[in-house]
Order: sequence, then structure tokens, then C-alpha cells
Amino acid sequence: MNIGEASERSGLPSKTIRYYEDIGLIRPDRGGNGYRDYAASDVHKLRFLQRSRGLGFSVEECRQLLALYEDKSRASADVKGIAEAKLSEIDRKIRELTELRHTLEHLVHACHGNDRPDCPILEELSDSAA
Amino acid sequence: MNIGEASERSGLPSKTIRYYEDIGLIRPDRGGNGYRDYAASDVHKLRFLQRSRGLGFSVEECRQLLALYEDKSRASADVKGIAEAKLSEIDRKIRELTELRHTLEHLVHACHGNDRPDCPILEELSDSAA
DNA sequence: TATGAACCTTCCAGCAACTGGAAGGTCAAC
DNA sequence: GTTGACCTTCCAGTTGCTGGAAGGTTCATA
Repeated sequence: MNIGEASERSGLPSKTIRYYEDIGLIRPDRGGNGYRDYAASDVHKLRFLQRSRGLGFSVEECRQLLALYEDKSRASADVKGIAEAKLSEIDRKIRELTELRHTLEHLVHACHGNDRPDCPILEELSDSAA
Repeated sequence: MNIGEASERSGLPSKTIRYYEDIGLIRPDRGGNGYRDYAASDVHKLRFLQRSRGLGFSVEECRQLLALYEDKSRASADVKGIAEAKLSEIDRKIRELTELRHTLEHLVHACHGNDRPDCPILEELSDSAA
């Protein structure tokens, strides 16, 4: 499939997809006309990149995560080590997002007053340092 | 407190803290010597920024999130609207992270073989489009 | 009191990860 | 065969930092 369809299916702009090719994250085939030709597996990788980038992983981290799928014959200690590091990173992100969610939800419920002088959540936040 | 301590407490490099001031995210006091002077509330904002940036929110989105705390007298419809949009965004991120976690965990457990020719998770991934 | 380390300041340059636009080739339909 | 929606490369600009130079401040120790 052409880049436009790959873009639509992956949720990434064509520009970004070409950029990912530039930096060696994906290597689509080329048709006789010079057009990039994406396989279904390419789209999966692109979707994967779209998600992990959106979740705050750097491109280099995404490259590592991607390698976990692609590099079938890699030394398993390497793979395991990287994967486990990423797993705890993901767990941390989930925890932080959950906290952020609670804070925000609390804010919405507690501070719905229109011209309320002080917001209770602000007091709370000022104390809950950590 | 000076920028060094604010950096330590917030987990953000001093450089980044100054940059956030440049683009108007925080406005610390200045001492007679010209040094920036951070209050505890500044550190809370910085920690908040550190987290939300790490979770894939853009600086502009962080500015909005921050406004939810700071802007006590804002029209409540605005605040609620923004907050609710952010809440569903956060929910999506949590869902995606959870999926990513499962995939990765599956990979670690299923593909621990050293020179295993094919990895079952790869087959699975190739099908589970969505 | 001075000297050195460890802070802080501004400014400017560079990098990461896109993003937009120009200039031009391809393709399918009418 | 031409129009419009694709695609191509290339180059410049933006965002969000990040490093380094050049210099001022503070504080402990000689």
C-alpha cells in the first residue's frame, strides 16, 4: 500500500513516516514507480511507534522496543534486560498517569464553583509534596 | 530556594527550568543578587510539569493542565471542558500503556528461547491489527 | 583578606523530532 | 490529454530542550 493509506491506518502523518524511514526505523519496499510500498507488518510497526511515542518514549527507546519484536535471534539476556527495564518504566508511567487522573478528577469535582475564592485541591496539592 | 535545589526537588535540569521560565510556564521571584528564588509552590508546578511532559503531553497541553491549578477564577465551563478532555486523554494513555505492558510481558515470557527460530508473539502481533 | 570551589547569571549555538512548503513526477478518471 | 489527487526529494523552520562560553556571587578555608 502507498504511504497515504499507511498514514491513515497508523495514525501518523506521511511526513513523520518518511522521517522514520530516514532515521532507519522502517524500511518499506519500493514500487517500480519509486513509490514506497508498505506491508501490513510495516503498518503494525508504525502503529506501535505512534503509540509508544505518544506515551513519552523517545525515538531511541522506541527503536529498542521495536527491536524486541524484530530481532528474533538476539541474545535472550539482552532482550530480557531491555524488556524488563521497559516494563518497570511502563509501570511507573501507568502509576503517574493514574495519580494525574485522580488529581484532575478531584479538581473537576471539587472546584466546579464559578467564582469560588479558593480551590480545595490547591491546598491539598501544596502539601502533598513527595 | 535557588535553582539547584528546585532542580533536585523537581527532577528537572536547571536548564529546563530556565527554559520553562522563558516560555512563561513559571515565574519565580528574584533575590537581590539576581538569583531566581523558588517557592514550594513553584516546585510543585515543576514536578507536575516533569511528570506530564514525561507522559507525552506537549508543553502547550501542560500549560493548559497547569492553568487548571492556577487559574482559580476562570469560567468553570472552560475549566471543566479542558479537564474532561484531558481526563479522557489520560484514560486512553493508561489503556495504551496497559496494552503495551501486556505485549511486552508476553514477549518476555513467551520468547525467552535463545536461538528459537520464530517468536509466537510476532505471529500474534501480525494479526492483531485494530 | 584572598583564593578556590561551587554556585548562579545571560547568551548563543546545536540537537531531536518533527512539520511545512516548493518543485516536480505518477496515476486514474473523465 | 488534461485535471486533480496522489507520490517523490530537498530544504527550511519549529519545538523542546541541552551544552558551552563568559562572567558574577557566595561561602569555606588558608
